[in-house]
Amino acid sequence: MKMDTRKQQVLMALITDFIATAEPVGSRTIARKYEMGVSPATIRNEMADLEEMGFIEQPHTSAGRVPSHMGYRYYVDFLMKKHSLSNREEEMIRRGYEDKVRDVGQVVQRTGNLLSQITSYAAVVVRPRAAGSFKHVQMVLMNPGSAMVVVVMNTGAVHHRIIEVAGGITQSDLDTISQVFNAKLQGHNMDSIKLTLIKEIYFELSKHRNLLDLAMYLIKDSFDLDGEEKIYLGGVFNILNQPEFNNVDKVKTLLSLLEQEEMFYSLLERNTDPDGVTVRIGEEINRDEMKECSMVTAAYRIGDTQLGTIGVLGPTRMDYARVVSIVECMTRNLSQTLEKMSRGWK
Amino acid sequence: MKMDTRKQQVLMALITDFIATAEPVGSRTIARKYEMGVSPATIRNEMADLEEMGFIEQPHTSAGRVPSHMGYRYYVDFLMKKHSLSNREEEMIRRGYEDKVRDVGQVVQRTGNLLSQITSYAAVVVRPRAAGSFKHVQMVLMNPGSAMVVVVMNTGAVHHRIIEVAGGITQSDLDTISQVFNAKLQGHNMDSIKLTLIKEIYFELSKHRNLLDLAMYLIKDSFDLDGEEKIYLGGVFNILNQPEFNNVDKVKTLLSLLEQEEMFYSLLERNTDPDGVTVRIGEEINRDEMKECSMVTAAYRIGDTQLGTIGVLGPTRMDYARVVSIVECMTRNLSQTLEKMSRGWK
DNA sequence: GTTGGCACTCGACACGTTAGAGTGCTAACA
DNA sequence: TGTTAGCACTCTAACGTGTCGAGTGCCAAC
Repeated sequence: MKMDTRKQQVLMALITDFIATAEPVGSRTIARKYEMGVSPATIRNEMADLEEMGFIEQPHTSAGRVPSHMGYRYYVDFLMKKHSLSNREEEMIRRGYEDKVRDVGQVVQRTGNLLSQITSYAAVVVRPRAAGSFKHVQMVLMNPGSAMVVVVMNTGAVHHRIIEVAGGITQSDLDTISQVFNAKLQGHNMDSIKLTLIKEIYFELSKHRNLLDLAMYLIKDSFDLDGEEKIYLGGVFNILNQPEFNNVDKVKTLLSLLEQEEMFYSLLERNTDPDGVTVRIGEEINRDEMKECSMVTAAYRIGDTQLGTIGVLGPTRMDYARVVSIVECMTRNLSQTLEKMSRGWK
Repeated sequence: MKMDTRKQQVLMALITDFIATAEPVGSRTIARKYEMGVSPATIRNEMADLEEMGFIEQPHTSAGRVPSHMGYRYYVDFLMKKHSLSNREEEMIRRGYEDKVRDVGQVVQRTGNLLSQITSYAAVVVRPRAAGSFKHVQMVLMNPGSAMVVVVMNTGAVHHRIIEVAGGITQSDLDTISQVFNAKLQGHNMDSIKLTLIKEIYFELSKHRNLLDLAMYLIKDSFDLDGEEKIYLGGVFNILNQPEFNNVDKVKTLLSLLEQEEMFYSLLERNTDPDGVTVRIGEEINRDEMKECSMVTAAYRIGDTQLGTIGVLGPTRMDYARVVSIVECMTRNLSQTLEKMSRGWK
């Protein structure tokens, strides 16, 4: 069977209506409300075809039809019309970035709040991992045997951790290492540090044999900031307003899943599309507990460096057209703001 | 009417049973299950008295009785027996602190996870605010006109923020200020910095007139870290397992409340009891949305400095005896661990 | 290819009935 | 005077029944 224009129209009408009402849609509703110019009986025939093709399904015999995941996918890929943001929405976004900000983390978090408020779904934001380039390192001896390492990145991110050091190490030893590191590493990103610069540092510190071990350890361990991603989740309660979550069990499984931060890394990592918005529908998320949810995600960046991902999590019945536009717009705004913040920090 | 021993026994039995079953408790259940040695009819008389006194109430005419907030309060204050932790629980707590840790924030967060796992309720943890004493400051010029200020505290906490500086300020200017600050401020806490040391710094920097403004601004603004508390919430979905939350509306109001972090500051601030555990029941939280919840909280500290608060949030029908013991035990362990971490960092 | 008509299915809802749990009261008992 | 058994009463939860309406599939007619 082939998809023709009228089938597309019917599918479009059905999905639009279902997104708005959350109720199974019957043939008469489509015929009447969407002015198809044909009778309900004709629509019924088309719907039977669409069902056979797998785009819609019937919850039970005497109910209307509901889009299947495949139906949503077809809608997102081919039917969906671009939604332009209302003035109110534009205004909200613009004002969200007006306030003065202290650091990158704050901007990103505020983005999450805004995103969940505007869309009325949950927002997921992955904060910058160890992206950007090295700006400064400072080591502070906390007590004999342990020191605080603080690394400042050009993105404005600050990482810190406590490490053990040999008992004999003094603050001035730490200063020596810091100086060498700051001189050699500034402007390099973490990957190139590991590969090319170790030899130079080795040479530089050769007159301080006792510090070499510590310096190498630092590069190997403390600068390995991969574990530092931070997930921010906002507006989860929004999602509970959706009628598909009026069942406590569903809420429970969803929430217990959302508390496992690690899950999101694998989920969002697969967001390979380097620019543009990715839509993942129901089963495509590959998580049984989320087969009734969809995610709309996009990456944000400073210049060419991808910093992290923002996204919206809602029921499969979400208003894709609107959400995609909003995510697009917010990613643009966020990237711009970050760029503005970082201009010159290189 | 006066509270006598048998009334206490009845109240005790009723609360114990209600905590276990979440069902209104009838006279027969108490007489039979708790071997009171009297008939249900007698229990009925006692229950009528207890109701008149306000300790228990009846959801509807032909149901058993349920503890009132006043009843819980009496139970917590006078009746509750100390619950000793099972080996399994002790073991879990002990092992939670075994792993090596990188910084204070991590320990505190892990405590929250553990707390919610063991109790099966939600855990609330307020991370250290600007407690402890000043250890080190470092300023990094990010670009002409803006600088990163990083402050390290003796508690192992690291605060950072970006500030605007005059265009002419160079990295070596920043280093000058840092040096003065580090020399003068080390070991002082934030409060005494504001009061006593400004003059000394003023004097010290008088030969660098151009830096004075910046230095004063730093003290006034960047060291004012009050906004830096961080709430950690864990195991919220646990609370949904409680039968009192099998209603989606209740879940929604609770969740939307929990997303407002600010609320917790005022809630936990009033935890005036400097050591020991505070129990706040239902309406005592002073939040209409939480009148069916109770909180068990306690402060944790390094030495004499109170750093923050940990707590458990559950339904009023929570197992107070058990939760109080667990919170007590975890606070002790947490304080010890932090103390161990910080030994010598002064 | 389109349409109207008709029989059929199924869930939602309202209603009445029943079973069971628990109470309050009263009268008898120690 | 405190305790107990018995009894009538109340209320909820659960179940079964009947009705209504929405929606379908199919068929014959246009």
